[in-house]
Amino acid sequence: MLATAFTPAEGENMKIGELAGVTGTPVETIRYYEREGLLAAPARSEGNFRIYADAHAERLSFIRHCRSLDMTLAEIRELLRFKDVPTGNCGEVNTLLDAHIGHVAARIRELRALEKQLKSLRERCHEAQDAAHCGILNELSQTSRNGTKKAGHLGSVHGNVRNVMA
Amino acid sequence: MLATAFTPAEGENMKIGELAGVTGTPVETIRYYEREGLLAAPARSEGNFRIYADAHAERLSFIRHCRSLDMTLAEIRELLRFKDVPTGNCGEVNTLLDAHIGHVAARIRELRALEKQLKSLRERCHEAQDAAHCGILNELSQTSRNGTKKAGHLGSVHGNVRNVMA
DNA sequence: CTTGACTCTGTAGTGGCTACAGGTTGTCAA
DNA sequence: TTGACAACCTGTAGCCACTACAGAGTCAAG
Repeated sequence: MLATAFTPAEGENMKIGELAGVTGTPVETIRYYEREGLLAAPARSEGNFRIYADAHAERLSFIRHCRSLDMTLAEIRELLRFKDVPTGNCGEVNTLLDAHIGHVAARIRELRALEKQLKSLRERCHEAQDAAHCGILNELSQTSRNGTKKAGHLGSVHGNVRNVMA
Repeated sequence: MLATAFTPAEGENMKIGELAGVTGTPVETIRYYEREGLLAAPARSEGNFRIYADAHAERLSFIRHCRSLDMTLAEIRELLRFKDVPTGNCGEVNTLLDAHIGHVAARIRELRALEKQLKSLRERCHEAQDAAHCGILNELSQTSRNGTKKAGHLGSVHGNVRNVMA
């Protein structure tokens, strides 16, 4: 209380840019989480700016930490639910996490198989020749009936997740 | 020519459903590839149905094979360009493939690090207790400043790619 | 009083499909 | 002949987790 002008970092009354800096989250993403109901709508200043308290920073950190562990927002929503009911039993947290670890392990297995296939494909052409005789292009034209990439809800090698980095 | 009613599978004059069956590709996806310019628009029947020849099936197989290797449509577009110019040099094919192998390897490394983090997190809570004391939830609330998940254009564990399977 | 950094809302785009809605065409049996 | 039904057509919206604007408002410093 009575925090007025100072405390520029991690103070009680942050504007969105400061929260962004403190948590390493783009401003747009914070507003997105609010729209999605992951982060409660904060108080507003006279000029309609969002004013965040430490509790918001904490919750946002939780969310970002989970995201850095590649959990979906749905999974995070679930975890937040458990977090918000402290009397509840955390067995389901374990279950959720185990399931997530399973997803990651499955994706690693898939990617390893993929890597093997790609390397074997690469073996088919070692030097640059004319494309008509390129073993790689010819091999790719074969109608192979191998059912890789079943379902697993895992994600492509090339990514949607750009960078959290900061 | 003079193929009339018979040749139900892999004949010269397929309708979209048959092409879908032959290549294991959903009908909607075939139309999508056409819109995207990956697959040439085929001839049309009197009743405006798409009529495909074997060349289309071959090209679609190529595309699907590449997709099963988790290449992006942009990468596939490039490969098709090389394929369409048979006099061209395939050195760039090698380059593209090497880059793609690099992406996969990088993603595997990332996921292994992720798996390790998740397992260590899981260690924090072995039995179901009340959520307020759950080591996992508490750990996730920590503001850790580790910059996993840089960029790499790799993809989440949970996936956009549903299933190609058939 | 002006500049410029920050904030606001709302909307559109990303990739690679998928899932409709609402219509047309083709095929077969009764 | 009719009537049912599958397969086809176009067009549009939705998925996920953001990202990137446009166009307007707010605020502190010089």
